[in-house]
Amino acid sequence: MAHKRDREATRARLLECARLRFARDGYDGTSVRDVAGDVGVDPALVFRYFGSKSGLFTQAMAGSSAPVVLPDGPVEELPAKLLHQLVFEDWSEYAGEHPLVAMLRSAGHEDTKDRLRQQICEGYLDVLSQLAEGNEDKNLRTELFGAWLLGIGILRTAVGTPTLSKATEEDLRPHLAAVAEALFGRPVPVPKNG
Amino acid sequence: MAHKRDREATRARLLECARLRFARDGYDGTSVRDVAGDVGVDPALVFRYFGSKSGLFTQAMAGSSAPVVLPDGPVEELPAKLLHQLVFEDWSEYAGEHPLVAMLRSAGHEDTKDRLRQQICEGYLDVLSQLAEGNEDKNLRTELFGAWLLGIGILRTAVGTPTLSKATEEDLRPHLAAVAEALFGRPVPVPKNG
DNA sequence: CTCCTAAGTCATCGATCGGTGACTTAGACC
DNA sequence: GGTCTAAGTCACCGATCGATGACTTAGGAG
Repeated sequence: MAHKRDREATRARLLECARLRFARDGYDGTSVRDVAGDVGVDPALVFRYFGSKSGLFTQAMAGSSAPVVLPDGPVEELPAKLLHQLVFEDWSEYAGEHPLVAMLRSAGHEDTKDRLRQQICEGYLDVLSQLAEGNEDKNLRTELFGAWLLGIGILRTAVGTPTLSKATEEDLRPHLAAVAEALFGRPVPVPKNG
Repeated sequence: MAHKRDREATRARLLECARLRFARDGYDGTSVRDVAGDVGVDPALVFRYFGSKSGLFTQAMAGSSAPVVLPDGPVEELPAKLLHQLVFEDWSEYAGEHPLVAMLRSAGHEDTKDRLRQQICEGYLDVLSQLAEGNEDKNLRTELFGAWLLGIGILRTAVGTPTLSKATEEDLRPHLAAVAEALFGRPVPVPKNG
């Protein structure tokens, strides 16, 4: 037998497969039977553990989405770090897209929208806002820069724009520096090697 | 009776209601019965006119999405015009979102992705690329600016970020100029009043 | 070995979906 | 008014979905 009867292990495997399915196919495109089938378990078990499909979605995406870079280094390196994390990290576990980009597919459900906003605000904008310190409209500048990073991720993975899809991190680096300086009003050195 | 028997008129009303539904609820969240119900017609009529739900979607989104600003004025005013059109135009007909932002909800279907890419490239990036003329990596700069505009639209409507949601066109104007100049390497005057 | 609890399964329900084909009816034309 | 065509309707199919409750079985404790 492949697996012993271990509630927590089965729960964890369900969450992992659910995460992948929801990211790749969206909320509506994923059925409870799909997820249970991936794990090799009866669909009814999902409802025993998570109450509903919605509960499965909430818990799957909640445990997934906090890979936020820690503001450990100098603040000037934050844009490059966030760009790398949001766009160039290996998100193969989530079907090649950053979870936040993937979650846009499942928007429309109001709780998904709320979760998205919360994760973007607390996970990214709060960190980025250090860069805007000292400017009069700090929050707006921060969100505008966040919008840029998110837009880059979307054009690359969800839309598949020709040039940006093939661009490397090196290609984006000089423009990242230029835009960051334009928005934050101070030079933002970009490290040469990630 | 509210309406006479007019094939073309009924067809047009179906397309209009389908556009709204698909934009607001996404492809999966919209049923043929919903659209037919809005028009006050039998669902079977949809299949008689459009063959399938997919055909309805294609024709509804195709007829909708070409409100591309004409490059009639000076090229320097293009960023402001596109920002206005993409973000601040009245898209109440599409549930308050630009159709392209709304179409992201229905991504996952490969033809939707293709249509998105085509419309963004031909409708927006081609126009914007005039601004990048003379730069070495013209296409990349153009797509990066397009990514920014798209990201702003998404953060405003789909995510609902606090500051950007309430920002006016006037608030964004100076930052638009700064980023455009940073990306395109030349001053981009922003008109004072839209 | 026995028993008992919890992990997991089975059968099934009710609703909804996209889609099809036979049918009905409105309305222009003679 | 009668008739013929096309616009629109009706009844229904097969599949799939989320969800429920009764059931079975694995496996440690005694």
